[in-house]
Amino acid sequence: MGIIDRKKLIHEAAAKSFSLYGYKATTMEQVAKLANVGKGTIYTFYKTKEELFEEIIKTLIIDIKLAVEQVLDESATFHENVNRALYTVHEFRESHQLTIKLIQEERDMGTQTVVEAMQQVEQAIVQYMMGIIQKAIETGEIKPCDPEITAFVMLKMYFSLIIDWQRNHPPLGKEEISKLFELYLLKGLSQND
Amino acid sequence: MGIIDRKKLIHEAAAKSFSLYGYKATTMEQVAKLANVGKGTIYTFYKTKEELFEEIIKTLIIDIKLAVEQVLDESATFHENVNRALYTVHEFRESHQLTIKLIQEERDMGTQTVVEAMQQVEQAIVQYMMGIIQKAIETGEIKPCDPEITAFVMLKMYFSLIIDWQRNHPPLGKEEISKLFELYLLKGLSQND
DNA sequence: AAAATGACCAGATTGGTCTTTTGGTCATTA
DNA sequence: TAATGACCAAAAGACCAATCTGGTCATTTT
Repeated sequence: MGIIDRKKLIHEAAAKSFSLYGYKATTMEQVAKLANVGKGTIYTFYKTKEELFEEIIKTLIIDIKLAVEQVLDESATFHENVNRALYTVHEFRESHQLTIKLIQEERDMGTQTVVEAMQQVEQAIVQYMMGIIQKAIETGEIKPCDPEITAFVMLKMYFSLIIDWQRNHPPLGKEEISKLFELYLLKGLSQND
Repeated sequence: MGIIDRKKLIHEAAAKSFSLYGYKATTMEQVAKLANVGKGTIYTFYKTKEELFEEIIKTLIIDIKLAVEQVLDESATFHENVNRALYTVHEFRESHQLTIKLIQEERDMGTQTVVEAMQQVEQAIVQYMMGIIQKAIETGEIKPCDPEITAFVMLKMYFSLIIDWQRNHPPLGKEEISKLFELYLLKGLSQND
């Protein structure tokens, strides 16, 4: 010990404060106090509050990717993997203080910085899924298609089913959503006699 | 002439004012003035401002349905009709002052009454599409499925493609969206060798 | 000398007060 | 009897002093 990694301390303090109070309600002094560091010190590592926040978001994206990687299975079907991936993202969002708080702040206050951050996260998920889709196209498991639009549509559909649907209906279970996903996106509605 | 249908006058004045200023910025006095009617008179026909607004929304829903009915074609395919219907709804939203203003007010101010009204409209569209889907199931044109969830998914997917996608990308054309819709929802992504 | 700090500042935010506006009522009018 | 607009309570808005906050930098600490 003795030598302390101040940047790490600040990063952790910021992560904690953003998780606890959200973006707007987190003050730089608060972060400094939590990190046991002078306020000025923060500015030797980060140019602005926003830059500090962006770093936290980058870490968040990495964590989500890690969680998804953990459930992917090379030998499983495309459909199975996509379902696992999207469900994992959904679970992550609902079980981590930071995402819970940011979703709330975005909804209730519409803080611009937070809105942008959440779009970044969404974009990162789409990028990640593009990879999975690209592979499935190459192996011939699915038809050729634009990977980005496909990933985008999958994400939107998944969240529609799991989030928007339950605004007016009893929520759909994990298994149900998997089945719907398969019907609509994989098999298609057409009768192929 | 001579005898004037005051209720109609009020209704038209309200429609105009809501279109011009949105829900919040429309005052009952304003409506009265536009209708050439005393403020109290409004309250002999409508209990509250909200009730007056609801009536306007009901008319809006009817107008949207009419626009959709105009483009439906009994002899066309399910896919073709669904596309026409959704595109017509989209066009309507973008070309009518009232919907433009309300979408804006919902986004910028989040007025509760407006949010609820827009959900009502969405719900009505889903209901309407349920009918189309139900028929297609009965004729065997598409697989059996829950008509409500299907309608819901179709609407969400369509608006994702036409609205959300162009937040970060060049907009997709009408024809492109039709093709994507067919690929994702009708044919499905699976290779069926 | 280099790194860390917190007093400091301009601009933003907040909380509280006073003023205006607005939805809704009802006694009066036509 | 139907219509009206003056009227009212409550909500929204304007206003302003006091506080707070992101960011800087002269001073202190190591």
